[in-house]
Amino acid sequence: MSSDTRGPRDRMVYATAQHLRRAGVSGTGLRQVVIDADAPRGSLQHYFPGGKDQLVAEALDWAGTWAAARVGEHLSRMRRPTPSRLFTAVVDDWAADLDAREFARGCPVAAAVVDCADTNETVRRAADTALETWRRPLAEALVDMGRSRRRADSLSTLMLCALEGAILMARARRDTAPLRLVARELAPVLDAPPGAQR
Amino acid sequence: MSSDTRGPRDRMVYATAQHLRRAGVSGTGLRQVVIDADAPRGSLQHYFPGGKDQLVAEALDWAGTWAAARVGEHLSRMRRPTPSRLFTAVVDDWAADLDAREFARGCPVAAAVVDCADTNETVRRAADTALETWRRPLAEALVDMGRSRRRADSLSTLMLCALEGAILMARARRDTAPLRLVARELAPVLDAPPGAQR
DNA sequence: TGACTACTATGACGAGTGTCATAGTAGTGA
DNA sequence: TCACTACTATGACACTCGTCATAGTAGTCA
Repeated sequence: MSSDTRGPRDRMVYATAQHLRRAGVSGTGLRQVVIDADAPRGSLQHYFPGGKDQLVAEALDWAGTWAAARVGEHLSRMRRPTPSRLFTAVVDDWAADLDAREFARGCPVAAAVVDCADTNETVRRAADTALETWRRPLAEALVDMGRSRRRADSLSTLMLCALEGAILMARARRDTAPLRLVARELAPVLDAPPGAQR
Repeated sequence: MSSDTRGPRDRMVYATAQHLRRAGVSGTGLRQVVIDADAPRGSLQHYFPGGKDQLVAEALDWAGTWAAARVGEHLSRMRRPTPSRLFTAVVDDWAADLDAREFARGCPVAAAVVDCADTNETVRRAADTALETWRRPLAEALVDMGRSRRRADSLSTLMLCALEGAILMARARRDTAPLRLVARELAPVLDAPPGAQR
């Protein structure tokens, strides 16, 4: 995740995503992003003629893609994957991140939704597709585990809802317990045999 | 919920809470709050010498208390309350609100956490206690329904996590489906007979 | 060498921010 | 009438914000 090798453009997108996680959209200043990215300020209007909206949108896009890839990594590490094991892996990943950074950074998509859902349609759309980019590999994995398409869509959405909420509560309480809690409580729902539930 | 009868102080707190729901903490300007509240600007420093932090903290406090009272209202309307029925009532409440306001307003506590968890300890604490104020009546109700204290704490936390996440996703998608989904999926977990689960 | 493109540097603009200082008004109780 | 308190009015300060205009540099083709 070191950002030295990539070009300044990518570094700015990455720095924006990280800043979103800490302070939300309106709390993210472009000047600070440029500093964090160790990028030239003049490049902002060159690479992102669409202004802050474009930068934030690309940061969300990056975040969605990254999260999706992370799901793949978790899956590839599992001998016999089950829905609950997958969910637990994702949740544990977040718990470790929150712990390591002392709850400083949450989910950038959540930040975008909270700040912009009503005021900035560009960003809202980007957040929406980022969530979808993240959810899709979860659903695919569930299908591979024998769930129907419909069921996989439902369960993957449930996973993301519970995770986002748990991240939120964990940051409020400064305690990762909610994350572990949702992983434990959802296990029976997620692992219910394919035919048993609607 | 009309704000004409209350004093300017209360109106400012209320207006702040509503503004938080739309644009987050950093997106909430004090001058706009004053206008929305139809309050004198000079009263800001008089009633809230602690500045914006105090105002936001009180708004979160108000929101937590309001949400808790709402739980009570739902319960009082139920002949034979069950955990899943209670959760569904809360969720439906939110779905109706989101629909009515076209997804413009989310949860003020979520907004505070996302924007301030890392940068503003005062607000973070206020968000934490607001969540707790909200969760407590849920847990109490679950105890009344025969769940153990431990179990009630777990389930009430699960409810709030799923709800907060579903609100988030609903606003991103501009669709209340995630809310209805979590209510449906969590029902078996919530209604599992007291002794059946850990 | 010269034109052309990609990228960077920098200063400024106007608007908005939270906060504060200062002065004013209305009402109450002595 | 006087003092005192509660509350309001308003202008200013010192920022920060996103955006833009303009100029400059480096590199690449012809």
